[in-house]
Amino acid sequence: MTASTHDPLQNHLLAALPEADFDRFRSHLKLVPMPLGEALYEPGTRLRYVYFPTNSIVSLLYVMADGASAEIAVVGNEGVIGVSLFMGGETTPSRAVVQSAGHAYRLPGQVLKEEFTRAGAMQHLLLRYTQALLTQMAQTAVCNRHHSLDQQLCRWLLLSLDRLSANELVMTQELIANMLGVRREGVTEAAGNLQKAGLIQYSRGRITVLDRPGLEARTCECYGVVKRECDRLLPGSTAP
Amino acid sequence: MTASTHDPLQNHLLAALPEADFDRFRSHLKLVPMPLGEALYEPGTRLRYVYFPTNSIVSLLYVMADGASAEIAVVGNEGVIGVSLFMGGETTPSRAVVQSAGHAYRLPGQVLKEEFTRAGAMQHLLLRYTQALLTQMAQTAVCNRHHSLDQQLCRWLLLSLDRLSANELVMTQELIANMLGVRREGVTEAAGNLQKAGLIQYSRGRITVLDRPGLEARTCECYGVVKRECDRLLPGSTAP
DNA sequence: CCTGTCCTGTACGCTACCGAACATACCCGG
DNA sequence: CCGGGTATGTTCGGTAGCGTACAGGACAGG
Repeated sequence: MTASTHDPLQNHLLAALPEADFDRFRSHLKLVPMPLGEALYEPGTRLRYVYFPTNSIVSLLYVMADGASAEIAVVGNEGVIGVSLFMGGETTPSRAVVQSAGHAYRLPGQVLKEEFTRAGAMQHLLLRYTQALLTQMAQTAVCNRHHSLDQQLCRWLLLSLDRLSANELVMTQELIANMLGVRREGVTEAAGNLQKAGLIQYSRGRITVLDRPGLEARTCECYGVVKRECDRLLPGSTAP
Repeated sequence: MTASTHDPLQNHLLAALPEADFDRFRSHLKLVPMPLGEALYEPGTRLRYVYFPTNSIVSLLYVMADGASAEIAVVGNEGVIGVSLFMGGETTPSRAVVQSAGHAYRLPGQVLKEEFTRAGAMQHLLLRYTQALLTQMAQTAVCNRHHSLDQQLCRWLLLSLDRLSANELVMTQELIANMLGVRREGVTEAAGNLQKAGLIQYSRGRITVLDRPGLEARTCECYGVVKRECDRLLPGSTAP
């Protein structure tokens, strides 16, 4: 846990790049802190940078007119925030919010686009990552439709933990409720169930996972689908 | 309505291509019928062709282990089926099923990939379309979470109608229920509500829209978000 | 030590949707 | 005209999650 040393290669996408490709833009990479709750972009705004998280997690979520919200996907060190930049749309209707504080390396959008248009390893990686993102969104839709809050909470915890390589999350129930698009009380109850079952331990914004296999057994198939697609499509699996 | 004449340019993506680009592969395009219920691909299978619908509609849906299903996105003449081919993953965990019979032009995957790697207009269009697909999936997730069945049915009808440029759908309630991932009885009730309100007329697998503005007023914001993104990202708006 | 604030737990009535069973209505072919 | 299949409508009890309200516990600052 010597977490104070930072390296762009902690991001799996960057780590998977051949050195020659990476060297072309490494000087443009800048380490930035990712404080909890910071919005990396708002709906409809043009992106200036893309972000490669190392030890932070970012939620893509949609906020409705009445203020209610729902998470669409979660991005950690396996991916990048700002897909719409190289996809050509420049903006999206969603928000990107830091869900777990940490750091990321950011790159000016223009530099990324130039690298993308070389049609080399970077393009290849980014497109594969985008497909993994597609799968994650699709599975979120399915899960929202069919599965119980208990199961969804398990899925959400597992996805987040995979992206932190840790067994602890700093995360209030209120925040989780916002992400999942449910009431805070619902999360209290679901988390209570998991705690009673001895799978997690909760204490004032600090969740510790006690029994990961137990969580995996309790979650719905959605987690597995997303996980397998990530492992298949992306280099450097998100978990050991 | 002289619908018996077919032309690849009825697909908006193909129509938006500069002639020079289109000519390179037009000889590989083949008109194929799209019968109701046909599966264009199954989860995990390698795609041999991509499909450019003209007057048909295809649903991307995920089928769970217990047989329950949920629609993830819908594709018509504004897009293409087989995104994972050029994104690099080759397969997806979802299914593609013809939801409204008609025709499509299919293209061998290899030909599409070659055209894609030229990094010309085709690549540009396909990537923008994929971003529109991302938005649609994201919004499906949001809608599944927050909105009533009535609203979701409105959204679904409008999205389908936009892709047919018609005011009539051949579609049983049972099928709609499968797409939306709800009970058939739920659709009966929701459709009954819309009929009582004078917005649609239902008769044995045939839905006629009587009051489109009324539907738009009744649906949730999700429809508008998807529609606007499609219009913004893609050439040849999906509706007049 | 006291107090205010933030986080978590509990309770209660309500609604939308589920699951299952059953009742009609329409269409087609014999 | 009759029968069978298919599509639609109705009913009823059950339940997950909502909205609202409130209570207790932890931590921080004075």
